[in-house]
Amino acid sequence: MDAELVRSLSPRRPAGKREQTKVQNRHLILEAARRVFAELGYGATTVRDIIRATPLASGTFYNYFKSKEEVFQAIQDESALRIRPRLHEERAKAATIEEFISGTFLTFFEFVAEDQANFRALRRSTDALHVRMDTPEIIAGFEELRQDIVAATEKGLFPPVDADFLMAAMVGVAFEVAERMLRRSDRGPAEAAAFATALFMGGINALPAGRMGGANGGGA
Amino acid sequence: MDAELVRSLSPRRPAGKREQTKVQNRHLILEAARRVFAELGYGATTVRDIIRATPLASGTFYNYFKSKEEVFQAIQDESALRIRPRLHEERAKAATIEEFISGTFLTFFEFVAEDQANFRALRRSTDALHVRMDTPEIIAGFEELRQDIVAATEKGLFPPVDADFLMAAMVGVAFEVAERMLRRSDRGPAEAAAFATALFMGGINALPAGRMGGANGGGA
DNA sequence: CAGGACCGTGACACAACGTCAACTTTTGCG
DNA sequence: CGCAAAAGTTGACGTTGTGTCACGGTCCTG
Repeated sequence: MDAELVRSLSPRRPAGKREQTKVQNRHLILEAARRVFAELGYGATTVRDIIRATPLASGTFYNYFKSKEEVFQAIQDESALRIRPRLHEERAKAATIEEFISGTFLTFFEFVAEDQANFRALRRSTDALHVRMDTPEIIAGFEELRQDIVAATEKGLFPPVDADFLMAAMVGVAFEVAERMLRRSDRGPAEAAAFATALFMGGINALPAGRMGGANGGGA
Repeated sequence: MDAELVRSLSPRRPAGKREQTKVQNRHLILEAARRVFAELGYGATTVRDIIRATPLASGTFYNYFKSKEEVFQAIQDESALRIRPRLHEERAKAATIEEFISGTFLTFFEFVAEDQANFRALRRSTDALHVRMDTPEIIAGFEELRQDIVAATEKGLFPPVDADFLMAAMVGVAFEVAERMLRRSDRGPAEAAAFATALFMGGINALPAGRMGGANGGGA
């Protein structure tokens, strides 16, 4: 009786054992999946590979996820869930277009740099192939950006742009430049954000002067 | 003897029967794959599904491709092979930055609109997931863009920009805006290209005024 | 402490994978 | 033209992955 009372009143659950293992199992699976995806690549990984990297039985896996796609989604969503509020907040407090833009890009690129392990490993697949997957949570993040643009426009911050296309452009630049940034040692989040911000603020002619080539001298 | 002589001299092969069916089988597989990918989505498709959509035996499939990934690659590469020269030519004859930029985007968006069947179906997977895959031929296209930017810079056309990041930014905008364009009925290649060009020429403030929201009033 | 709810377990039936020995068709050559 | 070697196709097969479910153990509730 006391136990129940305490549990219901306490803000942080002492957690029944049942619930505890549920959280733990989910975590075990996601951790294992991260390792396996990183090692084999997303495409080559099978549900069985993930299960084997876990102390659990195959049936248990299916109590938590329907497929490897769902596991992948969950991993991506975890990242998206961590960064989405930061991005939104950054834009909410922006007083100028430039703050809106640079805040968004800098936050994103810094996150990517920290989160490199997830971001990069999960995008590397077999061979030279590169797979990108937009999960519901990520799509929600895009939609939030669009709405933030609309809101900024209504506040008179932005000119009356096509919010849908502008959102798409920002998303495209963010992901593609982030990827390049990770492959280069001579450019970090600050430089990437400066580049993207200058592009959106004034176009090509406003871009900071940079080395003309890329970092990769070799390659095909 | 005559046969051999004719074959070796003639520029267009009368084609041995062997070689003929080889081309045909490859085509059969790719056509079947296009249909199956479009119907089931890339992720859900199995090699067996593709084979079943073909009059061939399973062993034959493996004479042509190692996996569904390779089939997918071949399909993508076919598209890339069609558009790459057009893009390069467009940029080669550009006398100003604006021609370079708008030529690239307009050509790309027009291609996407024509090629919609391939472009869209192949990117739709199960549920709301969206998969993008960069094949060697596509990567080569990116590299070509980078080199064209370097060349344009050396001709004094471009300011001394970071060609690597600029290439990434253009690629990101191209793909992401293309995707949006396809989902909207109120914007075609011309509008999409105008948008992207204005963005790169002068940043947000130079963008054409557009409806602020997107086309999709509903959604999540 | 008992009974029930909950959930982990691994064996199972089924489907997909990639291979290979046997077979068929084409080609090169006398 | 005919024949032997080369090339290519076929589908059955062993193997591996898939998703389910009846069983059994553990935790919760009263």
